[in-house]
Amino acid sequence: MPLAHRVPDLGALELLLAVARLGSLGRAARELGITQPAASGRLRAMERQLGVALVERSPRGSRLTDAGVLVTDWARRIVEAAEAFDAGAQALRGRRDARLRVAASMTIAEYLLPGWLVALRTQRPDTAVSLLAGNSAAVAGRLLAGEADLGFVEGLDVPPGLDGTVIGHDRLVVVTAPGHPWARRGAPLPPAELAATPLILRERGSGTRQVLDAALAACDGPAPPLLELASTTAAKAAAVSGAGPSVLSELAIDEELAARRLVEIPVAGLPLRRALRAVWPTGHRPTGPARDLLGLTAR
Amino acid sequence: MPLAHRVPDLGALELLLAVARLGSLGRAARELGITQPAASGRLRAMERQLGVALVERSPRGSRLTDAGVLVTDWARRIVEAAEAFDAGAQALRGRRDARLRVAASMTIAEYLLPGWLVALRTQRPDTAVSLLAGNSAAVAGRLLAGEADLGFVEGLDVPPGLDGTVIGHDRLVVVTAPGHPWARRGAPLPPAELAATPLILRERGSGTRQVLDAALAACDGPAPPLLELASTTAAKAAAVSGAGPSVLSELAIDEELAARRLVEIPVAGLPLRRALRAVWPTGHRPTGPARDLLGLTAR
DNA sequence: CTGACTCATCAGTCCAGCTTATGCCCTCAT
DNA sequence: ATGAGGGCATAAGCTGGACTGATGAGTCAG
Repeated sequence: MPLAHRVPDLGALELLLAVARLGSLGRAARELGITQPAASGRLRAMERQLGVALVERSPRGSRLTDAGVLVTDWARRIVEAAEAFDAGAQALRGRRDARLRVAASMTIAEYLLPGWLVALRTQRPDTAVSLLAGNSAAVAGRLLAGEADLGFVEGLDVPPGLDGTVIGHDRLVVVTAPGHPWARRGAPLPPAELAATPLILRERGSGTRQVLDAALAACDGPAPPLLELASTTAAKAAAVSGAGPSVLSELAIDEELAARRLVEIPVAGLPLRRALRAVWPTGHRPTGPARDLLGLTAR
Repeated sequence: MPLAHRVPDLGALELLLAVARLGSLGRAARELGITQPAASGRLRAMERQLGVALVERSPRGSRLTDAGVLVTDWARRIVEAAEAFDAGAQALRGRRDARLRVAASMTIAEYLLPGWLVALRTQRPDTAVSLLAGNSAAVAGRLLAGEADLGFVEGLDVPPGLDGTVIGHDRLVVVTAPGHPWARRGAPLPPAELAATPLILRERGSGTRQVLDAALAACDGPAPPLLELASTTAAKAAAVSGAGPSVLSELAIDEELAARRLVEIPVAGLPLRRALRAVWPTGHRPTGPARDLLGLTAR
């Protein structure tokens, strides 16, 4: 049952990627700061665990087998997620010598920022980043109090006292489990039907909820929620389990859509896009690392 | 330097998710098959490693802190990638008692199948799946030889002797590193300019390459490649490093686009969509687990 | 033939994480 | 009030997995 016993640990996965990239156990071992026998043993243990040969060893080096190519790509997904975790965690530590302090809304902090921080680290490895996550008002407060250098918010407008630039868009998507009747409709859903149906929603006050309320106000607002949950993930889980339709950021559900655990329900002509903005106190254009981070997100 | 020392191992991440879900260290420990002190120690070690308190302990249970919510969501990404890895690896083992044998093209096997297999396992936990990855011809061969029950191919047509159904679409996307001149263009790229520019491509014979060759044939085919690489990942890495423009499946690059390691270059009116199809030998409609798997992918 | 690579094997050390046993705190029912 | 029960922390002891370091075998170039 526990996943950890069936999946190699992160060190082994990194080793596999290094072998794939460098073509040699020894070189991979050196790069990871372990000895060659350790790498040999570890790789062998991983192959035994998976029951598949991953690399062909030869006196001139090692190459991936066919299965190895596949496994390596799956492993890369895990390692990339781990890099994002690491980037986020480092930022969260909020070290005293922090030079770049970022404040971001929940959705951006969860799904976008870790990737940006990974990219920033390749440009400026020494920059220590600290991260605070909250709603738009909290982000604005931090910026105005001088406690953050750069903010990210999603929403319809720029909070007063701040300047900003649009760095992208986020679309709210109506989703259901694949078995739901809406998943079999031929035609797009009329907004009025969406507005009349009880949905699985985030709690009032979240950015997602605000946008939906505004968009459905013309059709007598959303109906009383079927469930009102405190986190995006909880709402996602409820929708996947078939509890009912939900409206979520497309950033949060790409994997569920790809795996068909959720399906998107088209809705006729409803403005469910919202801008993602980088923001800063009026007049204080970002400089230094904040400017670099901004450069990674907008162009 | 090694990532594994800065990111908690999978067991710890699973524990964190269980605590978040169940609201108690003891219950989480029981679910994972360890004792409560082990869970307590492990969680404490993780908090020490990250330098952040993740859960608030009280005599009535444990709740996530603000930082804990964020960390839990990043952890979930890792665990989901690990689940996909596990599903793929189990299929790869090709156990003797396998009941569902799947043959799939590389792109589908890498990026989509693991997710589907995770979903299938919730429906049919006992089904053992085996997986073979190859090009379209290899998939067709396996099916016609009775060595596979269900196939997945990407491409322009259905191989002879097979029936199939379209389960989705894949778009080929022109991408560059953010610093490339094309990334600053205002207008979409004319197809002729794309056709005249040396690109980073997969080797001839890959499905990706076939579609691109066909689409650019009208403009005198693609120019001789800048680099010709054996795997999608290698091409991706070359593009990210700024070696030049590349054309890749959108399935392979969503994370690079989100993190702005790559940017998409719009191209004016070029048919770079290709169908993803489930296929089976003519007359042998899928039944049993194959039918279930098909149900998860198409609707 | 020698040196420079590759990888595998063996023996020995060490530590991370587990279990068991215990204690404290809080709440709730008797 | 008092005990039962659930929550968590700490301490002591064990064990297995993973590392190092030394060594040997195979391949290739000079």
